[in-house]
Amino acid sequence: MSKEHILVIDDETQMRKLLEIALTSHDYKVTEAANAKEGIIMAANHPPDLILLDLGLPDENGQEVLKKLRTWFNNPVIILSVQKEEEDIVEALDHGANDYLTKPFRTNELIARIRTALRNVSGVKNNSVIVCDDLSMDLAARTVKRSNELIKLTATEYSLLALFMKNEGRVLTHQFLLKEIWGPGYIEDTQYLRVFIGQLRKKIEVDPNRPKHIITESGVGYRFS
Amino acid sequence: MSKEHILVIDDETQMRKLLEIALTSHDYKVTEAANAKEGIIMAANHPPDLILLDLGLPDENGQEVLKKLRTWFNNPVIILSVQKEEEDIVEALDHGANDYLTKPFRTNELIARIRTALRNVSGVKNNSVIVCDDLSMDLAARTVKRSNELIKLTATEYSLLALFMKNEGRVLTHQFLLKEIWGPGYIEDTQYLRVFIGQLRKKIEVDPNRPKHIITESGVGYRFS
DNA sequence: GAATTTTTTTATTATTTATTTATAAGTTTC
DNA sequence: GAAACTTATAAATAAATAATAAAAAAATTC
Repeated sequence: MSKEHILVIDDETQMRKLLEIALTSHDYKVTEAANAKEGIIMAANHPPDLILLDLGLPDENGQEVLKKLRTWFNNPVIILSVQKEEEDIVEALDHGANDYLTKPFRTNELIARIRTALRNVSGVKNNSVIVCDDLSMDLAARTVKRSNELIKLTATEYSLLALFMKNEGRVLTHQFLLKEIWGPGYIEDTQYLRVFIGQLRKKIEVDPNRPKHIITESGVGYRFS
Repeated sequence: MSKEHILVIDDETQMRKLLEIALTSHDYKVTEAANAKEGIIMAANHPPDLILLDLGLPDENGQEVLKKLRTWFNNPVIILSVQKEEEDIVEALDHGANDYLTKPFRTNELIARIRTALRNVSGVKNNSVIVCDDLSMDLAARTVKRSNELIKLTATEYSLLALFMKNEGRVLTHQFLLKEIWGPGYIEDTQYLRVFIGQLRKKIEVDPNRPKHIITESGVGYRFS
C-alpha cells in the first residue's frame, strides 16, 4: 500500500531530522529539501501529498516560495515558522497556506494538523469511499477493489485512478493529469500517460480493449465514468 | 453575492459580542448560540457555512458536541478554547475540527483562518452548463448531452458547438467561425466549415436533413438556435 | 547488495481525426 | 427557369494521436 508523501522544506538539519523521525513513525513517506530552490524542484519533480514549509529559508523569502508553489500545487501546505507575528500568519494563510504553526511546536499537534489537512483536500472528502460501478476506492486506506476483490496498484497508478474517481464524468486534459501526477515540468510527456492508462485499464477494466471506465477523448485527455 | 453564514457557539456573552463585531465587519452573516443544545438545534435548522465552537460549554462537553455535529455537518468547524493542552487539540482535530485556536486569540488571525477553512469547501461546484432545448453542454466537464445521452464529439466539433451555444440566436459569419476555430490564416477555407457543420448536424440534430439547431444563413454564415 | 518491482524510454502498430477532392443538391439572381 | 454561385455529402488521403509491447534505467525491498 502506498504511503502518503510529505515534503519537508527547512534549512535546519536538526529540525529536518526531528520531522523525519516523527513523520516516518506515523507511516508517512518523507523527502527533504534544505532550501527554497531545492524544495521547489523536488515538489515539481514529484508532487507530494503535503508540504511542510519553513518560512525562514536562506535563499528566498518563504512567502514568495509559497506564492510560487501555489501557482500550480493544489495539495495542502503547512507553514512551520519561528515568526509568530499575526501579520506573517495572515499573509501566509492568504497566500494559500492551509495551516500555520509557530516553532517550537508540539509533535502530536503537528501530526494531528497534518491528518486534518490531508483529510480536507479540497473537493472530494478525503476520508470516504468512492464507488463507481464495480469499482470502489477507499481513500483513507488507499485501497481499490473491483467487485470486492482487492486490486494491486503502484503508487502512480493509484494517484492517477484517485484523480479520475474524484472527477468522475469530467474530461481531464493530458496537461492537467501530467501536472497533478508528475509535476509541472512533465506536461509534454503524454507518452507517460498512455503507458499508465494502459496499465490501469488492464487492471480495472473487464475488457481492456473496450474500456468502460477510462474513456479516451482524443486530442484532449481522458474521462472516467 | 450572498454573505457566508457563521454560527458562533459560545457561552460567554462578551466573547460572542466580540466575535459578532469582528465577523460582521468582515461581511459575514452571524448567528449565535449560548450553549450546546441551542447550537446543535440552530445548526440543524439552518446549516451555516462554518461553525465557531467553544469547547467549554456549560451543558455538554465540547468534544461530544463536535462528534455529534460531525455525524451530519460537513462544513468547516473551528474550535476556540481556553484549553491549550496538546491532547485536547489532537482530540478535537481528530474528531473532525478543521482548526483549533486557543483563547485569547488574535482577531485577524482568526479571520484569516476562517477564510482558509471556507476556501477549501467553496469553488468546487461552479459548473457552468448551457442548456438549449434537448441539448446541454457542461463547460467544466467538457461534455455534451442530447436528451440526457452523452454525445461523443471530437475536439474541433466541440469547440465549434461551444462557440455556437455561447452565441445562441446570433448569426456567426464564416470568417468569424474560421478565425476562432482554425485561426486567422484559414478565413478562406469555408469548405472546412461545411464538413464540420455536417458532422455536427449528424450528431446533434434529430433530422440532420432538416436542421433545427444549426441554421444555414446562405452567403453569410450559420446561426444556432 | 542482490532481487524484485516500478518507472521511464524506445519502437512499432493501430486508431482516430483533419484535410482534401469530387460530386450532388440547393439558392440566388436576373 | 437557367446560369452562377453557394452549400451539403460522401469518400479518399494525409496527418495526428493513441495503444501496445518490450527494453533499459531507476527505485525499492528484503
